Amino acid sequence: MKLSKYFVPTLKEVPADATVKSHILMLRSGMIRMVSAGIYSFLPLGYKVLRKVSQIVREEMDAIGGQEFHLPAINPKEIWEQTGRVEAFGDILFHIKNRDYVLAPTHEEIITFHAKNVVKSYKDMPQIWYQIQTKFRNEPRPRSGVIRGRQFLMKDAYTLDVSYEALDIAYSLNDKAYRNIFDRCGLDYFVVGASSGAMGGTGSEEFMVKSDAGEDSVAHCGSCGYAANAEVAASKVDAIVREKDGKEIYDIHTPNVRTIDELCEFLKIDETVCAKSRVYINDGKAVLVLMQGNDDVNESKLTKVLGGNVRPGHPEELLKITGADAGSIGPIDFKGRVIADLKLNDRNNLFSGANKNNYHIGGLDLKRDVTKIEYADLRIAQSGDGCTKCDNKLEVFTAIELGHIFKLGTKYSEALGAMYLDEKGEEHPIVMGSYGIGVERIMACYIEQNYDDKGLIWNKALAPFDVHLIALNMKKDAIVSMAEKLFSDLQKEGYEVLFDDRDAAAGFKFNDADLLGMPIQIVVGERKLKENKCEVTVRATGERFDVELSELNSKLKDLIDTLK
RNA sequence: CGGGGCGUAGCGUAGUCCGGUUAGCGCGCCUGCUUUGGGAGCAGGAGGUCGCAGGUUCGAAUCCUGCCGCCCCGACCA
Repeated sequence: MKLSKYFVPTLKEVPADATVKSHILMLRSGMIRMVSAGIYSFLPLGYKVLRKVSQIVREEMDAIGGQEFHLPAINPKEIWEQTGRVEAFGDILFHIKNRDYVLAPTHEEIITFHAKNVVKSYKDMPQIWYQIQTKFRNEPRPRSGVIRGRQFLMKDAYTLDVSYEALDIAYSLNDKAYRNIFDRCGLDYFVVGASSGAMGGTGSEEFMVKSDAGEDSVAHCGSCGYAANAEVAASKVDAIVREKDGKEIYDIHTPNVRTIDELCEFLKIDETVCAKSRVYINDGKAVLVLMQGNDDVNESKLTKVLGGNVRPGHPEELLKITGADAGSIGPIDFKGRVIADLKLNDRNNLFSGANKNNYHIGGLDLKRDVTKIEYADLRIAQSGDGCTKCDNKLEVFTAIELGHIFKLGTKYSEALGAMYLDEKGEEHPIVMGSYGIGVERIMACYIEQNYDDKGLIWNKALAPFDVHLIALNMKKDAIVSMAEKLFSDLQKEGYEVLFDDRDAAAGFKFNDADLLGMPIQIVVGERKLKENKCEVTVRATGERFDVELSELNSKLKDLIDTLK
């Protein structure tokens, strides 16, 4: 492809609306343009990458016996009502105004609809059906460029099986395919064993990429690979033992001290000797939760411990229940359950609220002063906490969810009546699995992990072109004809070549080449051409070689073989 | 949906507080000449409903009201 004729509108300046790296670079490299919030056009160069990603996905899905479908994006609303998902999706589901259709945000319904009509016997299974298509979700807040859009390309696969045992096999096939896909794309990812979500299943895993642009907070152990959503992650913390000399409780006047930070500042103490109080309402009853210092309450852990409905108390409730506002609440004389995080287990000489505004207490001994106290692991895991599976430390960071696989079970087959007959002629619902990958997210995540201050750095698998050929001076016939020759020769060798044949200054072309980030750059300039040489640069490492034109082919082969 | 920010030429922006020339600058674009190994130089040129609508005023990019759009934080995320 000749760059002079290729629509690649690169930008020198960073568009004001983009803040995350992948978004900035996709815009600057002329791969995408925004049309509306969360809605992007892929321009030729960007679409080329997207097709490369899709093809890898397609090959790996085919390799496990997947069959590709092309399904409608507009679905009858009725079928979505039958599974209760019009209500479940709520505002996220796009509705068509002038007919009873919805824009499909996923395709369980349609797949089940087809299965119902044709998969009637145990002999018809297993099946792995997939599609790579645009999905629509009315996201309340699209963000981070292509990472959370209202319209996005998704690979969705669905498996149909006769039993949960068979589903396990299908699930592990898809798991393997996912690992192959992300490996081939060159992504540094990890797998989170997620809680069986609200989708109602028996198992699920999320494939994640560490990124500041991510929306999920994940605790990960680099040593044993344990990974979990920080909301549910288990972690070990070093126990703090009681101090030998226990003090008696004493009141401290603390005017206008509301936060732990302010308390520590006011009393010149460390937050580890503070017991922070949070009041929750559990099925109508007040529960006081004590955390050390500024540890945050993990509400899903708390819910698990308490059972029933759990919500934070409103400010008015707090005052009524404790006699104080948030910031001065404490465990002494609290009427209701008191449950403390394990980090506070049997501690003494703690500081806490006095249940009296503008007062705190010191010398608190949980063992002595709060007799009915209970203990549980309630804190949100933090970087540096110990891994519960091995002896190393957990790291907590944000991550992007690239893919999600889960065992659906029979929720949809039962709702839509997709039944089959077994060997004995008995009828059962089809057992399903569902497996999604955000295709643009693969692209964005790759970029998040592979760029430098000059621009993109593509690997072989995803690069839109293998080679970026630069003719330095298009006014010199010798350069032009040699570059043209290389352009044609390299393509005959099977390389995809982007030829910068524009009549532009050298620096301009170099910078565009670095921005676009093809793995190999070949420069044809007057200086080297005199010696029958050209210059070959490896984008990723910046290594530069002068290569005899006659040896270009073999050198290029060797070089490309060594690249990722 | 709550909080914050922004909206001026294709892109990046100044001007807005304190109303008053022809709305300025950089990049990009067009023409010509020069230039061609790290985002070229000179000369000339095109391009603006100052987000939209209303209001105040002799006069509005600037003040007021309403709306729309975009970004960020939060909530949300089968």
